[in-house]
Amino acid sequence: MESPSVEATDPPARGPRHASILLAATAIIAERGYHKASISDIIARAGIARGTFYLYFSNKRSVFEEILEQAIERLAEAIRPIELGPDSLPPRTQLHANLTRVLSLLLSERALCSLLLDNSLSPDPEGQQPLASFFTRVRAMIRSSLDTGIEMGLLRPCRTEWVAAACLGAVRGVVGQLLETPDLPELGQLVDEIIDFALHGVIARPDAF
Amino acid sequence: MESPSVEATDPPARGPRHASILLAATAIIAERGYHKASISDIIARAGIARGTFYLYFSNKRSVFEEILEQAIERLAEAIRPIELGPDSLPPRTQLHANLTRVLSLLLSERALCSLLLDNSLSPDPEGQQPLASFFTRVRAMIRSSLDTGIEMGLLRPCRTEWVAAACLGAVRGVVGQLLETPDLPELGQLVDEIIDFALHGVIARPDAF
Amino acid sequence: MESPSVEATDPPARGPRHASILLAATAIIAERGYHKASISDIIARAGIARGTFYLYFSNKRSVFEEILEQAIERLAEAIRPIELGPDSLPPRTQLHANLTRVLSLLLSERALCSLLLDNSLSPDPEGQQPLASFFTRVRAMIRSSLDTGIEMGLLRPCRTEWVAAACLGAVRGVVGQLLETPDLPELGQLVDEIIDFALHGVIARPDAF
Amino acid sequence: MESPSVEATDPPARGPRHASILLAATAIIAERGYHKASISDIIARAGIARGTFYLYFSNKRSVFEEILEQAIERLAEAIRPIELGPDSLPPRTQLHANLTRVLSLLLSERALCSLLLDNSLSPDPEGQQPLASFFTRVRAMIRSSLDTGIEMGLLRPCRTEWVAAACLGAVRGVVGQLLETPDLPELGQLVDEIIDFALHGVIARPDAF
DNA sequence: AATGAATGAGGGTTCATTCAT
DNA sequence: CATGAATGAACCCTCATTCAT
Repeated sequence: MESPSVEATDPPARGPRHASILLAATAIIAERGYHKASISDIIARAGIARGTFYLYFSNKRSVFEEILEQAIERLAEAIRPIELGPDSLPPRTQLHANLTRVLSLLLSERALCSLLLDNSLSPDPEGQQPLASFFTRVRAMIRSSLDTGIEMGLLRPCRTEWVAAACLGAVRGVVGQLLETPDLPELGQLVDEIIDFALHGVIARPDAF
Repeated sequence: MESPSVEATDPPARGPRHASILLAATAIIAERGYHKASISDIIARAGIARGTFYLYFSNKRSVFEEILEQAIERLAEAIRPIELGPDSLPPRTQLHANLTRVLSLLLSERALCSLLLDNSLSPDPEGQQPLASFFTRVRAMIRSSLDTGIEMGLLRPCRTEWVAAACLGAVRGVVGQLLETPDLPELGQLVDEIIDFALHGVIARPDAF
Repeated sequence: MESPSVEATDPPARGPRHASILLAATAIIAERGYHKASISDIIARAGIARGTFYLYFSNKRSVFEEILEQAIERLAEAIRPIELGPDSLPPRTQLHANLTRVLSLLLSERALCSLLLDNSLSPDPEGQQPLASFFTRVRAMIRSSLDTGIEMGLLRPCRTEWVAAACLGAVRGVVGQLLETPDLPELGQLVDEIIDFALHGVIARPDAF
Repeated sequence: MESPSVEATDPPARGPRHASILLAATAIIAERGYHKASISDIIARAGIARGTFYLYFSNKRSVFEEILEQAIERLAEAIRPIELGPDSLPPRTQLHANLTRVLSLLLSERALCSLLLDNSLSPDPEGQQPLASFFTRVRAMIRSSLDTGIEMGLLRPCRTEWVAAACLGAVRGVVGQLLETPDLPELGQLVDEIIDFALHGVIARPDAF
């Protein structure tokens, strides 16, 4: 006997329509940017009537919040904490897997990227910014990994709050650039390059410079 | 060529009014954010009439584009190519000076930042994106520096088109984070940390990992 | 005549559903006022589906019209013509009974009042106004009573079409005021006061003034 | 030198437009009722563009509030307290003048009447009801007059809070009836009839009944 | 009979832009 | 040059009504 209220949500309902609106909205944001995406655009793309939109979402903001939450959730699933136990894979391997998952997710859905890379998302100052808080969370994860690495003597001491921001930024920078080119590179190489950069920097020998 | 005048601008002309509008618009952006800045806000702040605005700017976008261009120009001035001649300062010193200039400029004017970090400024696909092209330019500068460094054996060989993007991204990441906190850090340390990260990465010894 | 059925109503039929919708609508009016009462409110209260509503009523107006008609009917039942036969109760007693019935009906159901006192119920000029015609009927009854009273020498001659309107208005005025206060007065006193006013006016002695 | 800010009002401005919108809105209310009067109706009638409306009124409610306030003000001017000094005109004469002013004002502008007689005005429960409070004020004036009259022995003792409501209602009743007929009666007679009713009631002799 | 997802006209409001003065 | 009243397209949202199931 299946309970009919396994996943009862708010007034709006789920269903294929719900998904198609989400899809349409994501596409619209990708091509027009968040602030210019209008309900009219979305319903035109989804092929539904005006009122139907409000059957599934209580207002404009909530669609975008849901898209964002979905994206964040998928992204969060792709990022797994680095384990340092004796039976764990080497840290670099774990890091590589993480980055590969993240990048392949991002590059497979450009619309999603334009959402995640758009710093101007925060619709209103009054609303909290789920995107910003997501990045803060990721930054905190990176920082904590750095702190652990330093404690273990694997990494050099540094101001981890800044370096974590730099690491995250480096990834975003690369993703941002890739979005500008039509064809995608071989992901393994790219990830190696990013990791090498983050681990060793660009210098040739420690005493150069 | 018809007019001998130095610089043909928008339909309208230059003058003190032009500057005061630009100033007002910048202030409004700083206060209310780019997307909520309205013509009404700007003219109220500038103390001019509605129509006067359109005497100096052909539309709303053009004000922000001009502000952006100004910002880019100042930023571009702050970035000077690394010279590697025998009489030049050490590269790291030059890099340090560059980054310090850039960061102090950005952090001193948050309004400017919100424009620079906002990817969605020019949402019209038809219009060119001065911001994107600026970043492309900076990335190219970094890449060219990296290429030179590699040629000279100072830097290790790497895919410079990606590493350049990572370097730029790292800086943006740090700036982005600093904007979220009210108080600013000591700039010298911050810049050193960024440079150390970019040069040496985070690893403790070359053979660690 | 085609159908032998007792009463052809709206397209739909009668039944327990019909009554429960009427009940729900009355309750909603009482709670939220006529103009804010929505179909959604009503069906939620009645516990029926949206479409079901239109099985019993052709549109929103018709529910309220039916409620109004019911109210008018009950009100009409409460008003009985004054009999002046030798075996009848004294006119004042009959009048007193009438007014008491009317007021106790009105005051016991405020929802009903808000419909009855709201002149703007049927805003469509094309539709007849059952409320207005009801009041016209009541006014005619009062006037006819006045005429009879004058003929019999009980009442002073006057322009009965105006005085009837004044009498009816006086009652509505009192009801309207009572609706603004939460607690109800003793009805017998109130009715006496109204009757005294209508019969004797406010003057102390006939020759005062 | 005329000060340019003799009558600076809120954001919206005065002027012929302001008045014409007010006029249009009044007409629309008169013919469609308050709740069905839409901005579209009003601007169509006023012959202005949508945006122009909001140049003069901050929202829909404010137009109606202003209309109501104007009406109330004019009505309030028509009602003057009854003076009972030795040099004053006889009370009945003063009363007659008051009623004549009120009725001639009301009957000369039917649109105004439909506003004043519509009990359903109160646009929102949250907003205060200027109309209701006006009538409360008038009722208080009448009551105070009644109290004075009773003290002086001119009027018979009675529950003045109810009788005042009845008096006011009587007038509203007569006005309401007159609105249903196209042609207006001779005002002097009408007023006399109302006053006679309020003073002496309808009874023939004190001891009748 | 009963349902409820879908509809779309219409609501109030905003704001970049124009143009007669 | 400067003005600011006027514009109207576009915005988000509501809700009475319909119809395939």
